[in-house]
Amino acid sequence: MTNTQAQQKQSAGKNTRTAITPTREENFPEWFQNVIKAADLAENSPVRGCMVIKPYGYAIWELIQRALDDKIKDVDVKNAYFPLLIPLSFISREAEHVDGFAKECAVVTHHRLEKGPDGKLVPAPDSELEEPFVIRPTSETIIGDSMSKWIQSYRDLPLKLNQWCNVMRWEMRPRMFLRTTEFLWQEGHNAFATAEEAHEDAMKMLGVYNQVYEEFFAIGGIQGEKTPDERFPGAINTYTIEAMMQDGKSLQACTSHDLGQNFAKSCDIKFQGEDGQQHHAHTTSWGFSTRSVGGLIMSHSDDDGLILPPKLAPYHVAIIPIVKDDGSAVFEHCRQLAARLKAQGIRVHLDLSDSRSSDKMWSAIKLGIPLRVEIGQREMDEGKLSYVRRDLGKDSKAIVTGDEFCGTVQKVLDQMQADMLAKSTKFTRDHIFDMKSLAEVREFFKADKVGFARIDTSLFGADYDVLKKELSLSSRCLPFEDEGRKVLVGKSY
RNA sequence: CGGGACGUGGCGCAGCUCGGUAGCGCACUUGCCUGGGGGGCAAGGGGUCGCAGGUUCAAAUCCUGUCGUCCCGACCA
Repeated sequence: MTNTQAQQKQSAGKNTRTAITPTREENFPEWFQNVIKAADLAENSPVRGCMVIKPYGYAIWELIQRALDDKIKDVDVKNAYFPLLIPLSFISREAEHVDGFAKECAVVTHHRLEKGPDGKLVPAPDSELEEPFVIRPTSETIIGDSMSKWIQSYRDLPLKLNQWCNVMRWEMRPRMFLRTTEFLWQEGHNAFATAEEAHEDAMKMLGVYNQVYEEFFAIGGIQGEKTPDERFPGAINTYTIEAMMQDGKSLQACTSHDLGQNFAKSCDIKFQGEDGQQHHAHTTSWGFSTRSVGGLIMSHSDDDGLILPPKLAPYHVAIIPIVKDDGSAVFEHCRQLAARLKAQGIRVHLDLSDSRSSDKMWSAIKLGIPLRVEIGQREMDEGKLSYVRRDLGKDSKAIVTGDEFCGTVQKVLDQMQADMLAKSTKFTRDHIFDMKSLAEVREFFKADKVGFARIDTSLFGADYDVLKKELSLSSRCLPFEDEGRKVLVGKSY
């Protein structure tokens, strides 16, 4: 927070005070940082560009992993694990790949430390590695190496592998979740006998990602193909989901690449076909990272902090006893309610701490817990409780019986999940503007308007490149729905 | 990597121009009153001012260097 709470009170007044300052309107990037802090998701670490993902933030990631991992396994991909370190020579195998990655890799050059002249530990000169290793920025090359050994015959195909791991990319400008030096992700690597199968697979995996975004993240992004200048180095095609954040900027939410035979050739992934001849395989790779958590935050949260879609919420319901003096009876009542909800598969956060009730409420709000239940003595006596939906705020407060709540809670959560997706999708669609000329695009972004411009791909050319540079825009994607005739242009993270 | 801003108790900041050994709000502790969208009163605990040098009788304040953070840009498989 930039202001003290006292100042906030003065300037904002009690009724309009927000839990997060600045607001989205005032300063979106800073708001984003403060939502993360207020929800206790992550914090900076002593290592530049790296973050500590705190338990609550990691719990969200675990829910994401579970959802995505299930879907990946549903399409017959198997999980495996490959080394963190990749021989330098592997990275240089694929020419375009080298250009794309080499510069921003962390390199391991020694294998032992010793005390230097001043007593500090230094890499021992005689422990220098003959061939340095890079810390994986992505694993096409080392997985390709294994594939080349595992694949002999067309009967070994398709070979579909996935790994959950960390990678490092020495980015210039790190930002929490969105672009950290080290990040967590899954990377899938599939190999096929034919170009058609590989192409279909790249599309299929993008579809899997889209399902996860819609069903779990409640984010309705735009699926499409990357323009050649935005492609993964070494890919013949890159597919993406571009998600629009509340400030109108785009987040490349995941990618799925059709690598053609480029990596198969450089990694020597060959098989003997039914025709008895040797052929190079056709491969794909597809990745989904902790960046998605940044997208989750920027899509849904408001000026009071995080708002989580129920399916990715570590807690579905926060139960807050409202007590004075001896609250033991209400506490016990709340415990029973919590147990009952848990038995129904609801994830419950029961706040029996001795904080003041108003603090408990704000805490639940900032954590983005979808439903907040409040129970006081009076309600307990009447067998009732009140609850509020986080996305709708205090005006949505409803008072129902405990039985009714338990009977409908799943429906309420499902409704909230659906409403959030509808809202996200509508926001995105409402902020895509068809434009006929580059002049129109220039005017739009010069006026700091929010959203994407959708223009005809016939406008591509030198003028388009100048415009992009001038206003720091980029081609986000060629939406599938426009069948390659249109491109979305916008600012991005 | 270029431009800008910033690093002072857990958090947010003031003090620095005119050097004299640290202050405020929140949080925290204790007590009492309160208790359904951030309550009140009172008494307390906690920091040597990012780090390293330099100038000086004296440095949070001046100088040099360095590390880190944030924003904008470049970059971003």
